[in-house]
Amino acid sequence: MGINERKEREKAEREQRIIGAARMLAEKDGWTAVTVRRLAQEIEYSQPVLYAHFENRDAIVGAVALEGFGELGPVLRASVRRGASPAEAMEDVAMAYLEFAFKRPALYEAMFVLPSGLRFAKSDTPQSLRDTFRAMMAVVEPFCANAEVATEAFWATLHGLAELERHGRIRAALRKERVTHIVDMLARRS
Amino acid sequence: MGINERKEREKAEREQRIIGAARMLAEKDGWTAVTVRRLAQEIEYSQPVLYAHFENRDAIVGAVALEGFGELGPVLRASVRRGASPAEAMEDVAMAYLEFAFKRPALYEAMFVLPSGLRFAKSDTPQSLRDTFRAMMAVVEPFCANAEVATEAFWATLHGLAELERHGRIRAALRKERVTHIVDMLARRS
DNA sequence: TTAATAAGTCTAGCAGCGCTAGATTGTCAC
DNA sequence: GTGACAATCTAGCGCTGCTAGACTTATTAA
Repeated sequence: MGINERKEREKAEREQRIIGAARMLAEKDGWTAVTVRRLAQEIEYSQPVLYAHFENRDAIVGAVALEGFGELGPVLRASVRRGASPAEAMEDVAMAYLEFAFKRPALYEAMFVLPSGLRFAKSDTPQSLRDTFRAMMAVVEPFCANAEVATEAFWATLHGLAELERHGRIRAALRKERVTHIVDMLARRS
Repeated sequence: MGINERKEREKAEREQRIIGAARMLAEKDGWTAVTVRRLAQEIEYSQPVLYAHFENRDAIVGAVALEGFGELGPVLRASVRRGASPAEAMEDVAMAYLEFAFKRPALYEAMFVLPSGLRFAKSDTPQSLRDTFRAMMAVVEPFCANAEVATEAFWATLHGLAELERHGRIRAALRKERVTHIVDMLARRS
């Protein structure tokens, strides 16, 4: 009975269209512009249909966030130049992380700032987020005994840099200098 | 003519009551619970009165944020133990910053996360925020050549730790360990 | 003292939001 | 064809930020 399969396929496609529309609208006009009404209009269905796919608006944000996690890990891994020293690798990852945050601010916001209904540091943490964490850990490990704690701290630093710069609290022009400073601090042998 | 002065005094008092109500409501039920209607009810005036004090809701958030900046600087300065070494001083400030963020999450959110209409790193940066920045710079300076960049990075790290922990992205139980790790990194002589 | 003006405040309402109950339409097995 | 079920829509609730225009009170001028 291929009919049900077709229906499921169509449903999955529609769900993807919702997520795509949310992401597009968010990047274009910010997350406040992403309303259920507008998404419904975008996919050419009535409003209640969206609630057959997602429990509420937050769940839509969460779905976009999940997409983001799927992209960030590979971006970080690919950012390390061939033959880079451990310190250079760390700098590459740091800069790639920040570039990701600023090239896709709405995506980044969904992943790390907005309520998205996603759970972390628990057993149900998405695999893609684990991968992202591991990508960061890989460049921290060579310099730190307790790699998990050090990675959490490294990640926090990057997130803080992204957020403070995004809100205009620190000067965007000095991004590279700050990263260099941080890598200098972390990567020098004690 | 003391009448106008009395009126100005009353207006200032009412403004303070609005800010106080906003802060109280935010700490109790989160910022989404802080609606103009509820604030109006709280100060026992009708809704439009609030718009004689603040341009819009964001401006109210901004006023609360400004209060927060007035408190954070002194908190950081007071946190350094007597006779603390430079490294210990840095750790004191870091822990005090995080405790501030977690004891007054709504206040912290107003200061650093929510749109508040405040401008930073510009000529019109509030004096209290400058003071806060200087309090952080004071403990970073002993270890870094370029104190401004280093302080921005230090601040970003603290902010990132606060935010990731607040959102459950990193384990709250390891807060102290992360801070110790960071101070170890920054405070060792190169 | 009274009339005109100004300041202060309120009522009522707009357009938009997230979300949902209940009606309606379309699709299928029999 | 018909009844059952799923898919979808219309219409609406209670909330939001914000504001126009009415009204009431205070201040000034004649």
